[in-house]
Amino acid sequence: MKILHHPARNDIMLSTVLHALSDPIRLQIVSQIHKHGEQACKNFEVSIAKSTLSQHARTLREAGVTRTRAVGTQRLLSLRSEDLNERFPGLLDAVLRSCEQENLDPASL
Amino acid sequence: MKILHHPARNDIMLSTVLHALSDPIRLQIVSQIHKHGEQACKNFEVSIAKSTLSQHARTLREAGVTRTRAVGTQRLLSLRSEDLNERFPGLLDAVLRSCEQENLDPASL
DNA sequence: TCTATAGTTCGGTAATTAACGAACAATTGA
DNA sequence: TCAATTGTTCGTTAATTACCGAACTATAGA
Repeated sequence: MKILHHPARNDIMLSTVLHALSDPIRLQIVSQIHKHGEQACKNFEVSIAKSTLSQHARTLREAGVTRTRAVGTQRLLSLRSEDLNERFPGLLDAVLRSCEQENLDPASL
Repeated sequence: MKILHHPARNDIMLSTVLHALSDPIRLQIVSQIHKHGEQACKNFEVSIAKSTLSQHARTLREAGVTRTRAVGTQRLLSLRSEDLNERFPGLLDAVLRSCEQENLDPASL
C-alpha cells in the first residue's frame, strides 16, 4: 500500500499548520478527533463528498496536524498533540478551546 | 476620509483569524507589531510592493486581528489583543510565541 | 472468488488569493 | 499653493484551492 507521508516534528511549519486549521471543515475534523479520539474518515460528520474529505485529511496530515495509520481499509486519524505541543506550545489547545467556545456562542449576543 | 471597517468582537471568526495568520508575510507583520508596538505600514520590514502590503493590512484588519487608526497620512496598526483574548483565550499568545520559537529554530536540528 | 466497504487519485471547474504597477486620495510641510 | 509622503484602489495575471464525480486500489468477509 501507499506510504503516507508525515513531516518530521521539526519540519512542521507554523504558517502551514495555521493554514490547515483555517478551513472550517478541517477545523470540524480536528475538533471531532479531539472530542472522540482517533477516528476513521467515515465517522466524520461533514457534508462533503468523500473525495473532498480525503483531500482535507491529506492537508491536515501533510501540515503535521494529524497522524494517519492504516487499519484494514480504514485510515485512522489522530492529532499529533505531542509533536505540536513540543514545537508550538499551547497552540493546539488554544485552537481547540477557541473552537469549542465559538460553537457555543449564539448566547453571546 | 474613508471609514476603516473593523469587525465587532463577537463577529470575529476563528477560521478567519487563522486564515489571516496563516500567511508568512502577515505573520511577520503581526510579530513586528507585537515586538515594537503600534506601527505604521511604512515601518514594516517586508519585501513586497506597498499595494500588496496595504492588502495584507486590510486582511488583518477585517479578520479582527489588528486595529487601524489614521494619524496624518499614516495608518497605525496595533493588535486587538484584548478582543482576541476575550474571544479566543490564549490563541494570540500561542501564535506569537510559536512565531518567535520558529524564528530561532535552525539550532534544533 | 465475488462483493461490499473505505479511501485515494484524477480531471475538470469555479472561486479565491497574492502579487504587481499605475493611478488616485489625503495630509503635511515648505 | 506645490511637492513629498503615506497609503488605498483598480485592473491584471498567475497560482492555489475547494469542490465534485468517476475510476481506481486495497482489504475484509461471505
